[in-house]
Amino acid sequence: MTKTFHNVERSKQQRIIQVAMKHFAEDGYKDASTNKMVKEAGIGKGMLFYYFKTKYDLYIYLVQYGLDVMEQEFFHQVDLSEGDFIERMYKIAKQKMYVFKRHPYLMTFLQTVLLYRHEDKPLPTELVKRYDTLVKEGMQKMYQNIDVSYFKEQMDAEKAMRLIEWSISGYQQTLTEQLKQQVLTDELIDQYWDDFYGYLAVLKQAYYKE
Amino acid sequence: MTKTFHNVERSKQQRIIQVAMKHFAEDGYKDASTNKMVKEAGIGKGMLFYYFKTKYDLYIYLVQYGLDVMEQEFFHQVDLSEGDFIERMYKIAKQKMYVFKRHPYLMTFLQTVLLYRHEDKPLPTELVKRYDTLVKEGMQKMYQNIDVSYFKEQMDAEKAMRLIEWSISGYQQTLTEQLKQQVLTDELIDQYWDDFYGYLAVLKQAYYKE
DNA sequence: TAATAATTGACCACCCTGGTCGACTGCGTT
DNA sequence: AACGCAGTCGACCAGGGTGGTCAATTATTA
Repeated sequence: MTKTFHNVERSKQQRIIQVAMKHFAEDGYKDASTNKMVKEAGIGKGMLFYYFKTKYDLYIYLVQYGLDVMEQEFFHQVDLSEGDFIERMYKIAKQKMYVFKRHPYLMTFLQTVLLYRHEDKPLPTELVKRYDTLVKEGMQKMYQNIDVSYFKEQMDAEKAMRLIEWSISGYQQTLTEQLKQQVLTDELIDQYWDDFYGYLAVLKQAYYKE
Repeated sequence: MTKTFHNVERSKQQRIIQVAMKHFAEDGYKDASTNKMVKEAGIGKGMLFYYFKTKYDLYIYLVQYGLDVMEQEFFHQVDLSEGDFIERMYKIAKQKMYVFKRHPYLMTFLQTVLLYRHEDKPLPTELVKRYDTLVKEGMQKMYQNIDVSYFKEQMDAEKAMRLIEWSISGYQQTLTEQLKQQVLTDELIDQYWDDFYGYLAVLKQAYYKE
């Protein structure tokens, strides 16, 4: 990215970032079209290559930016004092929703980055390393400081936590599928949080001591 | 599809079907390349359009074929006499694996069919209807004849079943991600079935009466 | 041997791509 | 007013990939 992009008004900056992320996330690096990006972002074709010299440079910038956001707005916010695993997952889900509202394509974009393959122009190793450590440390954090005494006696807590995690991500997946076809009012969202908490209650009933 | 395709030797037929499914599943209808298909299937370009007049006809045929297979080799095999929900899920997972071995791209292909969008050439309504009823009846079958008395007293069985389903599909997802980087020996597969059954034991411990 | 069916891949018109560049605008400085 | 210059645009380019065709060739059948 060139210095000029820094000086652009923030709203236009954000528009470009979000649109570019969306296209990379949906179509992958190769099939994402810069033409469609500029059209959707409402800027001239020339500007994209004025801000970023090449498509590749734009992509690198987005990965970097995405990691920054995830680090600051997601991973740093995990509440390590919450020993109740299910409650911690609840808080993390809320945090995820918060990030999602501000950057709807961030998560899926970062997931697709792993699929990037271009033997002649690989991602900078430094960036790959940063990505890996962020994920690894994030995972560690998820399970750090959990009070396993919540779980039933004789229960394999490791397996239990995995099963719970999968249940929650399954819920989120089916939820987002449903929500694609609806308009999101705050009311509706609260309604779904209640529904979600209902499922968490069943989880506690299942895995925790009575 | 034209009559000629019926008379082709079965192995070549299957090769073409599998390769075409693979490409449609991985790239979607529009971006799937007939050029790559014929190259990978080892046939001349002309043949594909001799068997199927157009790319669209090929696609329709594959959807039809895929639904046939799913109906006969998957949905018809569900053991409705198994009242234990978790055990039924176990059997279904085994059946799924069986189908996967014979048609590795069937499931993902059929999932992507839902994303097909081409306003000028929509899928035949009859086919869409068949797809929908198959899914709906399949879902119904999953939960049909389940003995809810297995579950803990006072537990919301509906929610519990969903949570269990999500856990299992989560397990399968992470498993297939791992398996992508390995060679599949029968030994290894048995090993994973044991591991899987370990998780099912925890599920029973969690949701069922003692 | 003649007729028919199966098979090939070079070829076509079309579309979209990432990237360039000359023209234009608006603002600050001299 | 004249100049310079950063910002902005979109027509344009060569290159590559697309679904589909078809004349030519080989294999099969009668």
